[in-house]
Amino acid sequence: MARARAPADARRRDAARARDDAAPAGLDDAAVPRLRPGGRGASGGGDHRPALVPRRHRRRARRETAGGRRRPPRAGHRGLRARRRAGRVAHKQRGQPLLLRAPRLPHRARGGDAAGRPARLGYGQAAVSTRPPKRYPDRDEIAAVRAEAEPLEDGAEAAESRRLAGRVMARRDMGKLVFLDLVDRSGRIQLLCPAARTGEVDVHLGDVVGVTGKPAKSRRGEPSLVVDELELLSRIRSPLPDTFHGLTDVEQRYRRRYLDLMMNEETRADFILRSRMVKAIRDYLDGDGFVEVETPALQADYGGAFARPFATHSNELDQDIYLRIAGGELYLKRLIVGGLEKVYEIGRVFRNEGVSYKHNPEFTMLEWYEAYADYNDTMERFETLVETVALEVLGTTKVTYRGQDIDLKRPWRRLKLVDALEEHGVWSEDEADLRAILESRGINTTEDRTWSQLVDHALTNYVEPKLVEPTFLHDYPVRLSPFARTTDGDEQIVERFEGFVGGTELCNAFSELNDAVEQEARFRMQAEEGAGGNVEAEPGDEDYVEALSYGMAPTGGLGFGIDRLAMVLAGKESIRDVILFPAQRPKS
RNA sequence: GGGCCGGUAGCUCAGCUGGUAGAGCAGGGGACUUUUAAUCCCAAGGUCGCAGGUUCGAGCCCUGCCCGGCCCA
Repeated sequence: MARARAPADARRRDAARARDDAAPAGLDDAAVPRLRPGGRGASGGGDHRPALVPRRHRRRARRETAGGRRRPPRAGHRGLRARRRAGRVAHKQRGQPLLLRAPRLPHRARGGDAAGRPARLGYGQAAVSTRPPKRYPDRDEIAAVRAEAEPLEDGAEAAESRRLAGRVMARRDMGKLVFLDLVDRSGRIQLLCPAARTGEVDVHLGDVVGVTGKPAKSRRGEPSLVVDELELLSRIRSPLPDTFHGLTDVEQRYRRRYLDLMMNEETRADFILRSRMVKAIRDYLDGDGFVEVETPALQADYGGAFARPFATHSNELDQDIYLRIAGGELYLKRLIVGGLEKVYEIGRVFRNEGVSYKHNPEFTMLEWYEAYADYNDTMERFETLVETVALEVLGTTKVTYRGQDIDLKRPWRRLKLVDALEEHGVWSEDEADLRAILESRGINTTEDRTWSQLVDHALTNYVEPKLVEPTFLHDYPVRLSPFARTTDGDEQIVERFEGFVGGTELCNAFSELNDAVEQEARFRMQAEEGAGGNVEAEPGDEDYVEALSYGMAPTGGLGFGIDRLAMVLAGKESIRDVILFPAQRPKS
């Protein structure tokens, strides 16, 4: 199949048509904002394309395929084997560390030719004439300067100078006039560089530069900065990913998050949102008199959840120790015994288990304990916290999560666990009964050794997915909850609740058991659960019982998954989209 | 752990029934003072994830493995 060279006149026609196509569309596009509104993109989850208009792209793509424009055969065809060999050499060089590769310029490369033009250079190897500055003080935010330029007349220029710094993300070179798009954390603005003022604009896509100039509007009405002085602050040495499509390969987005953040504004917005969320949580708790504390992440024993731990070894103690698999529950309650009254901890928790859209081996938990409060107070505090935080970071309580529109506004629905199970016809106090019910619905219960596990299984299968609107599921069977106080009316039920949004569990809380004697009895009950085959059973803790024996105020306590709330607020379906560096296998 | 899908140039993607790997963007050289995915000309760029196998011939078919995604457990 020989490739024919397209007739020259046909190619010229193509080129002319391309120009005609581009011109009117360009006018339309001038009105398209470069920035998405802060927060979530209108396109919804999963789409990481920049907010640009693909119309022209499509048109051009169509022309390309229909026109059948092909690369003409090379004049000096080197032959396949020679090219393969050349490729292999190039690959080897690419494989070397940048530091070794970059300085190896051919001698000519530094000099350039007699006319002063730089010689042929490899990627990012263009000579940098001076050592770049170590600081760039007194810069303004791009968003602020953009706002300043916005009200100007087309073609007008403001009187006062501004300083901006950021990364160059687009270049449109007219020869004596160069347009650059400069991006910082606050936004994007067009730079207008007249050669008369700035000299030759030796700037590549991806370079970090600092500029001084005056806010202005281009003739076409684009808010800009007319540059008087441009300084290169950092030269890019590796090529930027596709500036239109960004970096879309999910694996690459996680492995090289810096590129994801650089190219995808939505990613930047998501992680700034997470940071503001955590700050809003702290502000709320601090403002209500809580004390932030830290408790051990290295523990001689692990508990508080059913999970495999990461094990390590203390040389000093000559003893195996574990990274915690849950928040510092029993430590924090010791602090209540000690009189700190209101404490919280935001900390990393580790589970030696698999990765999924809602699991990462390390994640972040918040636990708080509040003396003189019960689980009703805690419910109120949690719904207030979530509402407050949502308003603070999103400006609204309405979110879209997993394709569902949800309002986080308080008060949340309260639903008794038993009622919820009965509603779905999966409730019985008798183990054999419950097992039969579940089996009759096709659920495999062979892994469930105890009644508690059957209840849990029924919950996850039938109740939780239905809890889309924010809901507190409350009043759990005592056997599921070794640290919660029983209700006044029924000794078999404890004052415990879990909060759900969009079918996802956000938190777990109780009126804390504060009686040493009863706590001891509960530990014995758990030992029976364990003997019955429930690996989730809580191991006893004599020291904790001793702490309680000094008397603990009645206390409401709660633990919740920070990452999960970040997912809800950012509208992300995968926990990996709210963790900057999610767990990845090393790519050998 | 099982099933399905994917891995081709730095990035985004084509690649037909097995027959010499090809586009756009980025990068190099050149033209251009109002562009905005600027445009135009020229040249360059490949370990087709890895290892085997089948075949005259494999990016494409087969086997195993690695990495990722989705679904299930």
